[in-house]
Amino acid sequence: MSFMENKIFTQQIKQYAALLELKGENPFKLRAYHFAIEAIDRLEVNLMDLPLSVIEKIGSIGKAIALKIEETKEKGIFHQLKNLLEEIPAGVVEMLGINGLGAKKINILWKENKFTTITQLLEACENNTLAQIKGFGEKMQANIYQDLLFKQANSAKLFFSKATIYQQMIVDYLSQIIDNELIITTGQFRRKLEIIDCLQIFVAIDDNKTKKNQLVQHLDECNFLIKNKQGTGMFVWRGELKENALKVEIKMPQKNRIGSEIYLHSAGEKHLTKIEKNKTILQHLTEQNFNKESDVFDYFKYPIIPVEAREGYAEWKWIEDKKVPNLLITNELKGIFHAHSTYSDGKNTLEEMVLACINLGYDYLGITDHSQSAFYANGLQPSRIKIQHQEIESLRKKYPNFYIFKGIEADILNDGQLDYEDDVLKTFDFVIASIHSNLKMSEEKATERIIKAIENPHTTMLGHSTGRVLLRRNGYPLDMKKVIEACAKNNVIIEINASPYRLDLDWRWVHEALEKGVLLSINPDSHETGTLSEVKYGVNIGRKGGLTAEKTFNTKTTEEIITYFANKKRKL
DNA sequence: GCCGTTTTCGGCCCGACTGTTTTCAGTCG
Repeated sequence: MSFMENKIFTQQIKQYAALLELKGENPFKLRAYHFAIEAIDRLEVNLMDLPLSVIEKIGSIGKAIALKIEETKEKGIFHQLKNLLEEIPAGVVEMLGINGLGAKKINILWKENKFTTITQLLEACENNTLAQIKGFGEKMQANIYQDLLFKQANSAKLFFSKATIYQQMIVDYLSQIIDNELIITTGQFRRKLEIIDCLQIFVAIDDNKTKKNQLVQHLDECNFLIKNKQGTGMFVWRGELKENALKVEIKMPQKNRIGSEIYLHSAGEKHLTKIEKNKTILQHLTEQNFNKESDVFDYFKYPIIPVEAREGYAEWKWIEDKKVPNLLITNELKGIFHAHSTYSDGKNTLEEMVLACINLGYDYLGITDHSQSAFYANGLQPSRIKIQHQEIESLRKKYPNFYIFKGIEADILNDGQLDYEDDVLKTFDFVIASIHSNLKMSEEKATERIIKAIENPHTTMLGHSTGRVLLRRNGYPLDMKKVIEACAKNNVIIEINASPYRLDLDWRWVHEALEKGVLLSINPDSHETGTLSEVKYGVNIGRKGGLTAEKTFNTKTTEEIITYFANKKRKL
């Protein structure tokens, strides 16, 4: 685990590297800074406690960076960074985050065309002047505009994992004056959606006016919230987080209909628009007052549906059967597939990853480093695969109660082929096929490409199917129905990539995959030991689509998995 | 800027795509 306190140094070095990039500094120098950041991230000690003489001996950190760290300790910032921050406008630095814009292009905008803010860039796209600038064109303008709009639309949204921190902060703050049991988080957060744009919390304080006033005053005075005066009323306090403008709603409904309100704010639109007795659920609950959520289930004669699954996908069948299956829980996972080590772009060694899995109580790890065409990630050449396999075999002996599966995350090339010959692919116990390059494809081409990979007899699992990165880029368009059908037909497991930044397969397709009989695997795609526990976010996604332990590949025992892989290989 | 030397300077990952340009630079994964 890295030390949180070291973040101040890595943040500054990262910022400095970005500024140097804009200055056109030697790319190898920039890489040196990034290696230093990775080295600091790996440290298990606080840099504050180390003297200069020790810091400069750390691998990837030399005299120059060690001195910058020392100066930061003393003055809070090193002078080279301070100078550049005065020279380069913040808006220009921000442009580095825009897809399609690199240092060279940004310099044309800044130096030759006096662009210093994102707003100016947006306006230039809107009035078609960006395309007139030498080095830019119609297509580039369109791409930049699209990316700017995408970022604007996502600016006040958070990943579920990040929203958790703020949800807890608000609940803690409310509990200073309200009994904990009366505070109920609802909305997107309670449904465990992948992206949160509003944190909604109910406070069940009856109709006690004094208490309400006290609560409103408490919220008004909160130092991490900003009140929205227009939005705030009798039954709701509205505002946003100071830090990132995420919307916050604190609801104080009438006691006699708090059950109706909680239900209404704990289900997706598709669920609420379902017709029951000639009216939508939404209409029923708007008219009927229930003071307990469970009364709503009684009224509709529904079994209790777990909140995550109130989305209008999997639950209707359960209602019909009057029985809800036991949805998957994190404790039922017996092992991990899809993790990287220092053989490719992971931060921890293979043995460290193994030990971390053992410590978390898992029985096996399916290690999957990157394949050879992932140059940027130090992908494995066949010769290095052999070395890794030897290490796996010796680790199997060293840890006899744990099992390591030999896997690979093989790149799906442009034409749908995997990037090794068959005689290399057959040396793995299993193969995850993923797309990492050439992400701009038509739906037709992307679907064809991915189905060809699914049909490859070596493919065991499909990795992050759409390639999306939440809040950063959409995935390539896919005919997911066809993809799921191809997986069913070819006995290919679909991964739910549990990284909170991906969560791909999207939960809206989980139910469909289960219907078609496809197995799903909750995979952390870990690049370090610290993110193995992110499988819990993948479990949330599975539950939203009705996933049970039975349909989850990595709830199987080691022996069952060995048999499964052996059977798959028999068909080669 | 770091590293590792055949020790103080040369190498550090690279291939493909994209969109501009008019033969290739810039960006990305």
